[in-house]
Amino acid sequence: MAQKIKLSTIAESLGVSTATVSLALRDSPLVAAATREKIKEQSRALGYIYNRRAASLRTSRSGIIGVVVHDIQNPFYAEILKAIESELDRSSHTFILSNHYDSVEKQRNFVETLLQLGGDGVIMSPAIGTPREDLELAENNGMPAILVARSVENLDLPTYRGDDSYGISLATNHLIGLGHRTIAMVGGTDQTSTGRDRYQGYVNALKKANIPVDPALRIAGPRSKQGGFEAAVHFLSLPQKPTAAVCWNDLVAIGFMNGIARAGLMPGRDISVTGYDDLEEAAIATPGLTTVWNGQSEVGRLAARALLDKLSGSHEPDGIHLIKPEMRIRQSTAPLHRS
Amino acid sequence: MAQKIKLSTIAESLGVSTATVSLALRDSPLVAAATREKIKEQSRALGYIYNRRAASLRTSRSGIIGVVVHDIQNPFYAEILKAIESELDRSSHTFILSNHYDSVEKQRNFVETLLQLGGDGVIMSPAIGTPREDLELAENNGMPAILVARSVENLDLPTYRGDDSYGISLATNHLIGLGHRTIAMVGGTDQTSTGRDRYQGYVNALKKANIPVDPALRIAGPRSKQGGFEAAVHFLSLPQKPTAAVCWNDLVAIGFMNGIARAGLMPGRDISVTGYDDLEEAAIATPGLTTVWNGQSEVGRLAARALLDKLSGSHEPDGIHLIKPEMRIRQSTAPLHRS
DNA sequence: AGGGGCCTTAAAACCGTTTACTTAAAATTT
DNA sequence: AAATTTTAAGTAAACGGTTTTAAGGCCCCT
Repeated sequence: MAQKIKLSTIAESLGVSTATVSLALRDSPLVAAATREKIKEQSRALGYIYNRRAASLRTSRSGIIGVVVHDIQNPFYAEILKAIESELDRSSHTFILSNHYDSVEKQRNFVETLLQLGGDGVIMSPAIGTPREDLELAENNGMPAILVARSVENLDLPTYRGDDSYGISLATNHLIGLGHRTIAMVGGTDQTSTGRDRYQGYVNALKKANIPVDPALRIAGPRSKQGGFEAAVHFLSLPQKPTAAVCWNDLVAIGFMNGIARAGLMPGRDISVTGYDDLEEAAIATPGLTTVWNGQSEVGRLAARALLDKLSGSHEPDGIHLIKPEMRIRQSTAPLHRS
Repeated sequence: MAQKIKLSTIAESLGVSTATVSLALRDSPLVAAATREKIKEQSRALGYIYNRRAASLRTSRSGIIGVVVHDIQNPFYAEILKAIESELDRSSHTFILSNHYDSVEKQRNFVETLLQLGGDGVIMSPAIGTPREDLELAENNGMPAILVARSVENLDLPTYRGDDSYGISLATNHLIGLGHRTIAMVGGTDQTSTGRDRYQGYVNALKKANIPVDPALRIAGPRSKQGGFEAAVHFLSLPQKPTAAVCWNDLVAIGFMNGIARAGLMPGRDISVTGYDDLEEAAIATPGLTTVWNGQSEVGRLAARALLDKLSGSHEPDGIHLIKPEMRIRQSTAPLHRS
């Protein structure tokens, strides 16, 4: 690195102006084809590196899009991210990822950093307890925001997520249809819209089947494999002896099945288990996990599209867009048999 | 957003110069304490947002650090990332993540984008087949690079990774010690240094125990749960009837155990299985997975530290730093018993 | 009273691109 | 051949900070 190569370096070496070089490199028809080629050639030869911060300072567009979710390692979000990525890739946007681990502060820091970098837009799955000011911060500074997977009350931002209430009722109905009557709900929290919706879907399905709702059958909290694993102990000690469990998501369900298996019972035969999300892993779990597809790929794709549309000026309607979940039946659920 | 608030906005509103504001906001002792406070107060009141690209244009430091690995969704890399993140967090650096999915092109694009953004440094786990020019590209443009998890031949970049050959021999020896003689190696590829090292470790351990090495016992390829799951079929059809499997990593091992279980056999009793990495998941798998801790957290921490040190001027020695793996024995391995 | 030193703030150059405006040359029209 | 249009390239002013250098005001000293 003898010295930084910049537009003017190329310009001088060729005896033209920097304006010409700038235009040529961006394929402007304002510069003659021959000159354009010569410039591009020279740029390559010198190993020129485009300085985005300078450009962005001038144009006030950075090509950066931020994405912040609870935990990118969580396969559910990972699948959303993958969809976002592939949608964004073809539009030459760079994206910056971050976890907030449900820390409002971490999330705010991220949004602020993004603003400092001149981010063009942000896609977020808001942390639990996000105050509206934090979300408005982005919008107020000219950085459009799109929400995924979770919504925030009283805030009119475009939101894409699965229809949780409907989805979980699919799973619950499936178990009821198999003859189960004592059905536990394992995992989840009331602190997110998702949590409330899912619990509501479970309650609704039971009520519709005239099954009394017993709050003791709700094991709230777990949202990870580890959590599901630990919940199994609690589950097996319940006096009501449930025969089935509707789990918060696939991770909880898989951990839960492992916990059940550790206790010498066989999930799918002794206890029926449903998951939620239909992660890739659900199909290869033992037994194969009956679950509900939550539309991750659609959520990601649509959210990215919506943001790109907004950036290019078209005004998408705000509000919540629900993706319809679908049932995926495998071996972890079976008809109730008396023991 | 009536109008963008910038340094000059604050300056004018207070009747001072932009220079004073700039210095005050960065706690320079050059500006009187009283003025400093007044300026900070006003900055907060107006909702000023620091423009990093402008600053970075002048200072040529961006505070951005890039990290590119094979797949951030892979828990092995996720654990490394977590360690990097926590190390970087306390130094007010923003980091940008990317997967390369072992595509050299995707990786090169990332490095180039990072250069355009003025990245201060990059931590990478190089894609299979990365040519040295691609790695030198970063260094040549003043962006120091640190390697993790994989090394590249004939290139003197600081590298942090586990001692694969030693680690896999730990696992192999453990199985040999339990009486196993026909031991398969499931997964991995010869195209990475890691792959070659692990296979070598396996071969060495067998040789030392005077067990003939049978190439047919190597099921090369799988590196994911799905891959491990599918490899189980192949494994069970081997004419040599192996009684144990040394798996490429925990993911392969878990998938493999699921595959074995699907066939009606019980991993840990009928077939002994070892993993590699000691992911969080290994402990809660059924049965608990015997595996080798690969030092992910150390790798991440040390790599981040090394980069930060380099950025602050101190000259760390280049070359490969090996982290010593450790055995973690659980229930997926058991003494050989004749059936 | 004049000058040296210190503290605080101001002025101005600079970072690398983009872009509106201008100019020069070439091509076309009359 | 002069006038006009088209095309190609150059000029210079932003963009929003940082940083070096200089200047103004005040106190203290001899």
